[in-house]
Amino acid sequence: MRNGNYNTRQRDIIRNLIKNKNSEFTVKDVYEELNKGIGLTTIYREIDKLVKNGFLNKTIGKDNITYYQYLEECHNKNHFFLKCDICGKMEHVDCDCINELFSHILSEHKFSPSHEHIIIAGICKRCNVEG
Amino acid sequence: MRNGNYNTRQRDIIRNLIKNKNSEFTVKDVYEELNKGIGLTTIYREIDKLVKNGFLNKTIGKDNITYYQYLEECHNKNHFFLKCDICGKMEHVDCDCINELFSHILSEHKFSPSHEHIIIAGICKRCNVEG
DNA sequence: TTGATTGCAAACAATTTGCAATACT
DNA sequence: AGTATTGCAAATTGTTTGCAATCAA
Repeated sequence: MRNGNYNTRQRDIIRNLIKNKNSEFTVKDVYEELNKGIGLTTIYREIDKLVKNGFLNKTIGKDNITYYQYLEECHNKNHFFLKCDICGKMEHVDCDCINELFSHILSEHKFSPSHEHIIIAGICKRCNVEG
Repeated sequence: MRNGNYNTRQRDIIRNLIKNKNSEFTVKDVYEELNKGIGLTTIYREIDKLVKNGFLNKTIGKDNITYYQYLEECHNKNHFFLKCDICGKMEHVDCDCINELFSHILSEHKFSPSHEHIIIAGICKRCNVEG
């Protein structure tokens, strides 16, 4: 993750926390995991930046709660995520199957799919067995 | 679209309006398009139901505005949407290419993708030419 | 020293809730 | 008649803004 302009203590702490998350979280989660040691406003501002720079995906649930998900940097064209609806975790996948679909959509449906942060939802191996 | 419990004037009006939308909208949009003739609370409640029943997709922008998108009922397994990032419109597609990808993901990656309301973002034919 | 960042308190905006009136079946 | 829905006003919650103090380069 590249930094903004200045390297501050707060920014480092927030980014480190977020970088290690492998499932969805809220602003409040971050605030509380830091024991309210960093101002809420600062967290909002930092998360906003990360969303704008594409490091975080922002979604809203039916419960009207805003969730964020960390997306590692990944420049491969054939990269995508598999997000489990049950445990919330995301798997990274590098596989040409996504490119095949996208080329098909481009040539047959004349639509140019965006390659950034493709997230496919469903149920992961583990949850499928356990559930 | 199936109804809730009672068939009221307000419910009909709201559902009819939404059913004819082919791009994203906000609660406010609906309220204003109805010339504030129906209470905001009622609109919130009705939209909530539609989200819960899967008729509407709810998203949140980087601008922190909540948008809704109408999703027609569609029971084909090979159905998906192409959503244009520029004009906001959604195209319906029925094509087996999505099934091929999903079978591949299931067999090769042991992940069971959800078939409901698959939305692929990108740029549509028209915007690609004009832009 | 210059410009960015922080965090409090206050402002703001979106959404939800209580409740009495009304409409539906 | 009995239950669901409506919509206002009020409450609540999440998010943003102004600003003075602090920090990074």
